[in-house]
Amino acid sequence: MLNRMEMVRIFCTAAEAGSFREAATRLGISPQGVTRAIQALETELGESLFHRNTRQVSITAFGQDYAKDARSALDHFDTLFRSHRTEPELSGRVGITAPHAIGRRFLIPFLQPLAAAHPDLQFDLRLEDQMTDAVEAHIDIGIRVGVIRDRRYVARALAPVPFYVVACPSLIGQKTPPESLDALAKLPLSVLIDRKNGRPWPWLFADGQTFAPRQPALICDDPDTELEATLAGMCFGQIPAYLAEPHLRSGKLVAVLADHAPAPWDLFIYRPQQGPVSKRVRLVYDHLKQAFSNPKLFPQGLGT
Amino acid sequence: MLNRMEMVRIFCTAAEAGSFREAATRLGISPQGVTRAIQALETELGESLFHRNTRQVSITAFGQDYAKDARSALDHFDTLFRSHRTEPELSGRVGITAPHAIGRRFLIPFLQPLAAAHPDLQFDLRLEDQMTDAVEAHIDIGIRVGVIRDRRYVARALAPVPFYVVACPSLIGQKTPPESLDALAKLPLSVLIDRKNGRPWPWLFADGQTFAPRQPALICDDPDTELEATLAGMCFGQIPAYLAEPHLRSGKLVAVLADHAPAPWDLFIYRPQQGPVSKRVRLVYDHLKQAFSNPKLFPQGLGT
DNA sequence: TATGCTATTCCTGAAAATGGAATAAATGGG
DNA sequence: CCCATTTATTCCATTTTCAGGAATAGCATA
Repeated sequence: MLNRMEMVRIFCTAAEAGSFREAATRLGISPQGVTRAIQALETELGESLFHRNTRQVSITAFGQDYAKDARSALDHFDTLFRSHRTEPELSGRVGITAPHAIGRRFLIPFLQPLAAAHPDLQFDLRLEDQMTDAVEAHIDIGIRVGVIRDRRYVARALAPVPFYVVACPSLIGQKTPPESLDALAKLPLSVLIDRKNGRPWPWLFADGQTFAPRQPALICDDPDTELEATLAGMCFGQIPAYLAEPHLRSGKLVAVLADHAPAPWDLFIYRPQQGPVSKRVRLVYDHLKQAFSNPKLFPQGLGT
Repeated sequence: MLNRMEMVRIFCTAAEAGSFREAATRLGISPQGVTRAIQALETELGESLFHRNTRQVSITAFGQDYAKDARSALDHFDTLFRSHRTEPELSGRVGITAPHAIGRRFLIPFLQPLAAAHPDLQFDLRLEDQMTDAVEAHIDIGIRVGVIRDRRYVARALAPVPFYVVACPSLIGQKTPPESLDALAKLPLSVLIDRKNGRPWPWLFADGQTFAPRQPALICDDPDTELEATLAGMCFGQIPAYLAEPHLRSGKLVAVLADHAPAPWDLFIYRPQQGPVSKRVRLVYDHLKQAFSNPKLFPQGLGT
């Protein structure tokens, strides 16, 4: 048996055409198909829709009534595909996730022109420093530093993210600026807690060397707070470029151990791969891609 | 790609269930099917309906909106099959065709009790002495004397229809009652015109013998008029039993040549075979079948 | 850390739909 | 008056599609 949808659709065409042959040509199918569909529908309904003879067909009184309802239901159903497919301009929700530090600094200025150009776009920002999937479930676009392992995301590296060991000039004046990794151990240091597992991130250096401070002067789980502490002269910290850059430029922070710098990480933009990408998401995605890639657009610089 | 109907139906279930697995069990299909349907629908729409990861799904804002419309369209569509299938009591049109002579005499009295019992039944009587298909196109039940050749009808013989050669007593008193077929030629006779081809029906006799009157006293195309003419003493006529019977009984007509009587024809009831038979048509069909078959129900007799 | 569960992809056997050829009957023209 | 043409229909073989089992990936929970 054919599926009900097609049965009804064929019936409606036949009712309008007045002949099975005409209906067949209109639908681009064979006349047998029309016969079959109508027969199936009649069996399903327990009522005849057409009176027939070998030469012509003529719609039943019942069929005429039925055609009205069928046409209406069919139209209703088709709007599910038509009116929803045509997006009436770019509008709707776009869920974006990013680490707090990046989101606060860059997302708003980057998105502002887009919001002005497309007032019906609704941005839903979920600033999280970790990739928690429960939250990401409502995410259309994500920004992360590091590697996107999940292959169900399509990810793209936008910019390198160097890490600097920094402190404020006054602290450096008090202590001896370190020349080697060993010298670090004697200085007040900060460590960042990985929210995922509650463990401290090790400091990273060239050639894959890592260093775990024994007695850190500061432990916290927020990079921005870590930055504040270094600015306040509390400690030395290993800070990503996008946080340190403006302060290095203004002289509020000074970088040390530059020749032990680790290989920079990457800033990634990503989005769920499965399913199609709507116009509005594509728009925001491309815009952010360009904004984060183009050094001229970074008011405060982002590495390199 | 699946058909749209199923796609939307599966999506609605998934939206309500909140999990593809649950949706699959509710629908009695496999989880793969749910995945496939949702993916197809998303491709069709150009929008994601669910945010997913390997472990769970979560409906999109767009998906939530869409589910409302989809559910509504689905319900609308399903009423096409539900509300139309359940016949709210026996009601609606029943098209019946019969020869004039039979229709006038029997159909109304036979149908009267049915009309009283089912006030919503609408009888559409089309009295025609020939099987013209253009008219029959709107016929649910037919009554005919003779053979139903068309195999797309299901026909059933109800009663034999003998033919009598009759005249009124006064005419028989004037002329010599015929003892053989040859004697007929000298008498005033009537012939009936076959409306189908405009030709006279030959008189029929035993062993397949036929007789075509050369100079008929009356030519007409209506059996009832032919009967009137014989009652008025205008001519001898070969009249079917259901017309002649009451007058034979009352003595207004007398039968002759009884030993040359042809094999009786049959009274048939028939209905279109294709498509299902609705309850109301079945009811009327069965009722008429019984009414025409049961001799006790014939107030005026119908042969044998 | 290990186990279980869920979504997903791939693949193969099974089911269904599709259209060609043939049949039946009615219409229209020579 | 008969024959060719047209239309609905049935039968059948081919092709397409569908459906679920097995396997994979990744998240969640104990």
